[in-house]
Amino acid sequence: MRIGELAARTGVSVRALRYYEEQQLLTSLRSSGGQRQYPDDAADRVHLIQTLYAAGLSSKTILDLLPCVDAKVNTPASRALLRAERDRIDQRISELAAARERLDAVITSSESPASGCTHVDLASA
Amino acid sequence: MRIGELAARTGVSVRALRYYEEQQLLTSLRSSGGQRQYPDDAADRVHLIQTLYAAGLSSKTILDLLPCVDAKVNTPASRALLRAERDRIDQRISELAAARERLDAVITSSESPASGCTHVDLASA
DNA sequence: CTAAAATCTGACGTTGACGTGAGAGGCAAG
DNA sequence: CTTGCCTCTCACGTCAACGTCAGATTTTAG
Repeated sequence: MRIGELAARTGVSVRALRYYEEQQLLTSLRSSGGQRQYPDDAADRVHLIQTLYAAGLSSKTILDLLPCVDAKVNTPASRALLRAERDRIDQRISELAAARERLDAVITSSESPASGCTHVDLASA
Repeated sequence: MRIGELAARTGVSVRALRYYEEQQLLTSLRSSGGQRQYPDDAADRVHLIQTLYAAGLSSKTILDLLPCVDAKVNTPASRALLRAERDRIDQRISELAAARERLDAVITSSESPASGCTHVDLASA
């Protein structure tokens, strides 16, 4: 498949796909005319990349992790890398949970009828 | 207290504090010479701001939320805003959890002795 | 074969939360 | 008064993950 179809299948932009290749996260064969050709499973790889990006990992980090995920490399160092990133994600989740709790507390108190309804607009109701 | 001490207490840079003020997330009184003066509870506010930033919220969003958190405003619209942001955080946590699961699966399989240890270096051990 | 659509390679633009000087002024100590 | 540290206000620099525009080429449809 060509880049447009891969983009359509994965929901990421053509520009992003080229960027991934530039970052060496994704490879492609070229047609005689120089156009990128992807195998079907490229979509899976793109989804994986997206997942890792969504986890807040950088291109560099993903580049380091991909060989491990591909199981092409399995050394103590690579396992340590994987654990480190997993732990980083855990930490991030904790941060988010903390903020969520904070907001939730505010919400709960603001919705409680006993709360200090300083500025509630119930006038015309 | 002055800006340097607030920075030291909260662990954020002086530059960041000025930036917060520029974004109207933080206010200060001024000495006769033009230097910022903060009350003691400014540290709490900075921590709150940090928490919300850590949750991935933008300055603009935080600016919108702060009056709600301060309980100065409590309208249906403000409560909707709070809930929207909380839900956004929940969604983010889900994304992170997905990535975490992905990595964890890779880790588990790579640590299992039955795994395809394509390239394990146990040579000189 | 031709027009339209897709793709190519640069290369500059964008956004947010600050970093990093530059140059000038404020402030407690000796 | 002056030394030295803190603070002030511009204002440009940064970094990442793309967006976007330009001009040229390739591929597809008819």
